[in-house]
Amino acid sequence: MAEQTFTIKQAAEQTGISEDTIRFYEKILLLPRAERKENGHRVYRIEDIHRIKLISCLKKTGMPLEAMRPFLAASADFASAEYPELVDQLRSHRDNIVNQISSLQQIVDFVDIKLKEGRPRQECSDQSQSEDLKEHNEKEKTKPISVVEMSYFSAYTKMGMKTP
Amino acid sequence: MAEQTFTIKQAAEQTGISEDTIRFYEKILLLPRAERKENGHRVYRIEDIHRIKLISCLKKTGMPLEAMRPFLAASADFASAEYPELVDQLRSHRDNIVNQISSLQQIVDFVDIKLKEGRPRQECSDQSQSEDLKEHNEKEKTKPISVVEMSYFSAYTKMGMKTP
DNA sequence: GTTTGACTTGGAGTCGGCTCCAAGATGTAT
DNA sequence: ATACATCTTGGAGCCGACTCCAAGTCAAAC
Repeated sequence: MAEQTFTIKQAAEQTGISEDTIRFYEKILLLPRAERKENGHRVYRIEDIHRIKLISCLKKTGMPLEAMRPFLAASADFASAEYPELVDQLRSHRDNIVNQISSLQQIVDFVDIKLKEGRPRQECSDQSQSEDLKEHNEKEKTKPISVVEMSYFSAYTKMGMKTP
Repeated sequence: MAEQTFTIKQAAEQTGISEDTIRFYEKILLLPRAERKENGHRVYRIEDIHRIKLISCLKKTGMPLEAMRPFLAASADFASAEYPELVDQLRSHRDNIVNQISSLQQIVDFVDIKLKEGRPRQECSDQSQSEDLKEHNEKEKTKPISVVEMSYFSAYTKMGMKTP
């Protein structure tokens, strides 16, 4: 059987990314130029769908489109992942994400506490107030989040109410 | 001893949010109007710093400023967290974040795999391809990310190389 | 007393990421 | 053939979140 292909509409449906946005991604070269049929209509294959889903997934993590290029390169062209620069970028993105996860986890804890009306178990782990270790890294703007920032827990839950 | 206060510059330094941005947050009422000294200069207290840090923290999780209002309400005015609508909002944000975390965790796994040149252990848990359960919820735009989307793992690692 | 520095204000400009539109080509149904 | 749907293109417009600017105030330093 022939390889399954999709219209842009189907691609949009499958990925949850709008047709307009898919075209936009192509325009900015986040997606390779899609093949066209004789009439000029775009044709997508399953790999293209996967690529769009990858973008969607990264997008949901808050990654800016430009930052996705190395990831997409790594997926599309595995060999390129061996170029050290790319590996470094991946690594630092990884670090960012790990930090993001811990921020998110704290927000979840925070919300849970608010929802349950309980108190925080503690103050949340400290990690030194080295906000300004001044090796300002050009490529990465998202500073690691210092867990100390969550001290509003105590700040507010203390003045809260009904501590049982 | 008198309560410690801070200038906007100090607030900016402590929170990592620029002076301009702090003023901007005040302008859009994400922050309450700061008290002024006789000369009109803003004065911040430790609670204000905490609030700004909360915003910073939420921001790092990719939350839009508007979405933060309920969180800030919940921290600032604990009692208001008992209004059901607010609780619902908190709950759905919580859900979003949990989804985000799982997306992020997958990206981390993905990167780790790419970095280690290993294979994925599997396909990542399925969770049904119900992409379009059409109860499109007005308040929440970020669909839960379907882990299936990560199938590009196999798509690409298969065509990869040196499977040992 | 004028220069310096830290601030104030309102408003304009920028940037990323879409989102919408008009004009036009093609395909299929009646 | 005429309508309707589905696509194409380039470009304009929009929104969120800043970021920058000019003009002005005030206080202390020289």
